[in-house]
Amino acid sequence: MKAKMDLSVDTKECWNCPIKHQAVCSRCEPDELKRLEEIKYYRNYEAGQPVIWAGDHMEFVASVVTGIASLSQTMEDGRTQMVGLLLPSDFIGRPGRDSAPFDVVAVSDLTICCFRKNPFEELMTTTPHIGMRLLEMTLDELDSAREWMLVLGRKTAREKIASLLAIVARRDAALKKHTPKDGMNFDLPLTREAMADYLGLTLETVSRQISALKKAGIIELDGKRRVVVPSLERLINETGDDVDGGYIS
Amino acid sequence: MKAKMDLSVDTKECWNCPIKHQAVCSRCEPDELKRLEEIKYYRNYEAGQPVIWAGDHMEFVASVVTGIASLSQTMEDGRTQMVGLLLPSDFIGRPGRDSAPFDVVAVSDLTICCFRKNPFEELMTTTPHIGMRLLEMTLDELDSAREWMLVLGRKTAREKIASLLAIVARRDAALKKHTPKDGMNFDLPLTREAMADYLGLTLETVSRQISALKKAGIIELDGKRRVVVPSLERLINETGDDVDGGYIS
DNA sequence: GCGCCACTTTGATCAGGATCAAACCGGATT
DNA sequence: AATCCGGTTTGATCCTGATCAAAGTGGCGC
Repeated sequence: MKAKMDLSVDTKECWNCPIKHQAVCSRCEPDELKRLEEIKYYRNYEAGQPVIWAGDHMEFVASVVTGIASLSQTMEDGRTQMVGLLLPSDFIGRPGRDSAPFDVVAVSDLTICCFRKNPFEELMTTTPHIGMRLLEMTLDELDSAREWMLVLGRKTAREKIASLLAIVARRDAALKKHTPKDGMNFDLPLTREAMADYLGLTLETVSRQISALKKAGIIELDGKRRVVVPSLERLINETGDDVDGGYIS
Repeated sequence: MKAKMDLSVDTKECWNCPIKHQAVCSRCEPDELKRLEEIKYYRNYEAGQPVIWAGDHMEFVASVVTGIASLSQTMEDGRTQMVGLLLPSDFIGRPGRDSAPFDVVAVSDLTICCFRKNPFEELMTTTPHIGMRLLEMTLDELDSAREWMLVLGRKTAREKIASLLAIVARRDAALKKHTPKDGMNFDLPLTREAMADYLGLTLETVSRQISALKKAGIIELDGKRRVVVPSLERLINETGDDVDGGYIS
């Protein structure tokens, strides 16, 4: 059993919640928040634990508070495809449907803020702010799912790896509230197998391509999980994407 | 110039619109519909014509009324990936963002019902029914985008083709309001190249796999575009998916 | 009919990534 | 220190789907 910090004290109250500006609840007025607060509770999972299996009945919807979860699909013969990476503030579940369409698994240690499903759905009909924010988030998710389809359908193994690194780099920078820049470094919180499942590759290919990027000087590894990006532009070049796009100047 | 039916007469009024029970407007009360009717107008495109290019400013959002459109993404070197197939009642565009993230192209002759963007956005804040229906539709789209990620990431060429055929078969049956059954037949409204772009394959591989499925007796072709499915179960078996799932008994 | 053109099929060869297999590494347990 | 174990790297070989190339099909205008 690993020793680990108990985050619950810090996050039990909405007013100092780390995701209060991004989550479904971010548009709520104080009185709306109070009603949400009444139907919420926290859950913690250790890395590797399942949160929900596809087909399960769901009695809650939730926001990721800290940690990372994966959304994935498995075929009978064991082939699996990750279809989403849930980072802090991302939403789990969907109002209006009570069985989960995909498996949700804690990739790292994970804390989620759950809302009982029925009261949440009621609240959605009475307070428009929640629904609007959820719509906004869902549209964003849809866009990024579609962008990911290009990665899965058309990119080479090397481009796939570079794309994953670029995405994690960007989201990491966003979380720390600064723009991604040369020399930046971040934790890659996924095993080779998880990366393979996300990218539609085998873990051997992932390993080889990471070695290749390292040999080419595109990335440096500090231990097994920490990644340093000496030149962001060179990384982006490897993704096959337009170099110009994506920056807010 | 092809001779073709003028559908505009039949579809210009909401009360006999073919998609009135499925589109964004399907939850609207009569007075809400009236306000929508004031800001709407129709557009027609011939097969092959672009509707929007990625990055374009969009002055409208819209519903597909008749025909099919594709949503796709192209890399500089020409590799393209279709990221969505827009069928009647599907929604184009997104409120709250004014440049299009993907190319939209008419695959067949196409009629869309456009709403001017600003008034539509205003309407959304005042009439919850539109937003709620859009949220519902967007969540559905997100689920199917994620299901498609499994196809792109993990399925073999043959499974991909079978999956596409199964999806079109199901959506065709749904449109005609009966359940898919053995011996059913439908039009495959896509060229080999469009199928390739949807499936992340080359057109040659698509052609070969379709020939293979034909040779195996899984499908029969009537002309170039009409597909007959003698045994639905055998088709589903080829998709690699669970055989049980998806049926409403 | 004839030729044109877009689309499709089929063939031959190639290569990127999968598969099978073995060794390696580092941290935890005894 | 020795062992174990999950995760990772590296190697050898195979195979699926890509690529390059050519021929086939059918609709349409002339």
